[in-house]
Amino acid sequence: MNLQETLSHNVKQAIKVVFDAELQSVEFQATRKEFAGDITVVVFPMLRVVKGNPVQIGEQIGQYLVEHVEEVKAFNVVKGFLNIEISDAHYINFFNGIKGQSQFGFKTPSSKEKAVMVEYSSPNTNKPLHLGHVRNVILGYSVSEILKASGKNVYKTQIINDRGIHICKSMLAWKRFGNEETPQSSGLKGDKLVGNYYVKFDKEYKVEIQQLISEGQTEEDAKKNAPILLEAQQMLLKWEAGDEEVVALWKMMNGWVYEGFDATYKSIGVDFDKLYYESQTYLLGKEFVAEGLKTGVFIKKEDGSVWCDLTEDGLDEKIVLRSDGTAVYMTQDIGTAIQRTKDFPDVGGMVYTVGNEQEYHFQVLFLIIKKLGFEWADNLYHLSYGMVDLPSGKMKSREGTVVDADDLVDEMAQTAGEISEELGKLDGYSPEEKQVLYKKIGLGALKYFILKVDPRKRILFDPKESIDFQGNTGPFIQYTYARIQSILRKSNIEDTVTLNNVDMALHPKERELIKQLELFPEVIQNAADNYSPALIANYTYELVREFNSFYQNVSILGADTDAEKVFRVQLAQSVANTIKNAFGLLGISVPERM
RNA sequence: GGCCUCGUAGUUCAACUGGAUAGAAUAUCAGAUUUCGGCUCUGAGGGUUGGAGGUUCGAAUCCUCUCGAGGUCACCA
Repeated sequence: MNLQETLSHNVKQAIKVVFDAELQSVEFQATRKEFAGDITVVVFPMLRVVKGNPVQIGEQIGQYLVEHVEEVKAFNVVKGFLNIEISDAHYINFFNGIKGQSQFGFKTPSSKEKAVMVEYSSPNTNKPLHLGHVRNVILGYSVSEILKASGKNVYKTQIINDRGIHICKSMLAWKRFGNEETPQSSGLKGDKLVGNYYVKFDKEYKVEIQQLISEGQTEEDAKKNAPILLEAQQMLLKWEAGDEEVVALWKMMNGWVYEGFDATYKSIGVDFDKLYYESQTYLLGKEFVAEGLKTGVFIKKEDGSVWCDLTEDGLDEKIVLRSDGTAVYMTQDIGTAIQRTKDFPDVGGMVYTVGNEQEYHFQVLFLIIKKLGFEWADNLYHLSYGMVDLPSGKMKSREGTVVDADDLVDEMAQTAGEISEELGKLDGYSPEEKQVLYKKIGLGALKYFILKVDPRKRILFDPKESIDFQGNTGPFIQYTYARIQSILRKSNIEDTVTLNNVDMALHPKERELIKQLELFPEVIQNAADNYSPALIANYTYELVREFNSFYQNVSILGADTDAEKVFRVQLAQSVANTIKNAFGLLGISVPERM
């Protein structure tokens, strides 16, 4: 039983013994700095069960706790708040218990519990990844790690949108203008190369539209009749018919893109356990649409299109199959979801990390899956995040304001390098080691910047001003970690040494630090329940602030006694380890020096 | 227009899901090192939580209205 559970149990006991009443739950919060105490029980909610003056009730509970709970040293009541002081012995015991644990706060995944599949990143294969994907990927990866740490088995996955008119556009432009250019011949990254042809298509398309308009067509007609567009549509039909030449081209160009994506994912530091391709799941979706037609979940209209009527659920009618029988996005999403539960029978739920412009889509998708009779439909969650805006507004590919993912990571590393050259302690590092480090810091800055904000909120990203390295930032936390490592290198103390130190009096800063450590398991759980890396980020920042304050006030290596010195070194070690673990949950690595 | 988010110091974000005098960072100003990494620490100023009502012991949080920003309502993805 941890401290809070012990207290909760005893507060309930107190209510039972003193007032002969049953209390369902006890509300705790951290005691505010201006009052004495470590943890606070809020008395007000108890008034529903126990009639009386909140101050008196608080006093009586406090008295009971002091008498019955070893860890409770003293208490005071301010208005309806019972502030409890905890003994140093408790904190020392607690710390002795965790200091050797490399994974303190993490639960090991239980095989009894159903696994979760987390989808993040759902790129189209016609252009490179950009800033928006970066938020998606960083967020999804972190949530996966947090869910794992909270005791769930997790499969990380990706859905690759590898078919459709957009790919055909790139393919056609390459055929027309490409002169057999390949990533090898040009030295371009595959996804960049394919993206260039998508842009070329759009340029040519515009030229043709102008041409048709000058020949007397309306703009609307011209957009429909441009020869290059018609040809792309032909190509799509050929693809669906399995035309060998088109399929071969499609495979080749998609292959280039995957190589490019892999490089970007690797650079950002994320990975996947399983990949899904829409070209392989849309057929299963169609099967289940046919199935749903039989069972009456869907209805067929006169023109042959198939719909799901959701008006009784307060939504609209939604199309699941076109009149020509081809699949829409919804069709393949149904297929993909079902395919996943077939491939991984232990999966009991899924998390979709997708931007908030698709909230309605997922609302409908989950409802349809439920109507199809899958009980896991209740465990589907759309992890919806806000858009990333630039100072100029939305990113628009046509206006060339898209921030490329690779460029962004490079720029962050470069900025980190410039700052480190000035301030770093990197004597003896080779140029290669320095590059690795700069990347670590640059990525840390970027990931932290994105993750510390509640996913739902939109982010304003200013590439020019880049990202701060001071204050509540990734590098600030990395710096604190590196500084602790420096102390540990000098200390020569084994972290396994145990002391009989239970009678020791704690310095207030030591207390605060241990208190902060004690919160970590609860924070992980909370972050998992809320799918919120921001809670981990904010916790880590608080921990680091406490440490820096401790560091400033208390000498670690210059402690008065050996026992104190060992204790403080071990405390610093635990803090460093927790920083490392917490940052691991955010997908950020920490440096030994910087 | 219907539905869904969001609105908090100049700026970027918090607020333990209804709890105490709304906290940090940044910027500004004033301080701290015979000490283990000063990318540090301590302090000051800065707020009618967009606005108006309501619910109750208690509201940034819940309800109603209103203003503002964004999203979504395709045989697109």
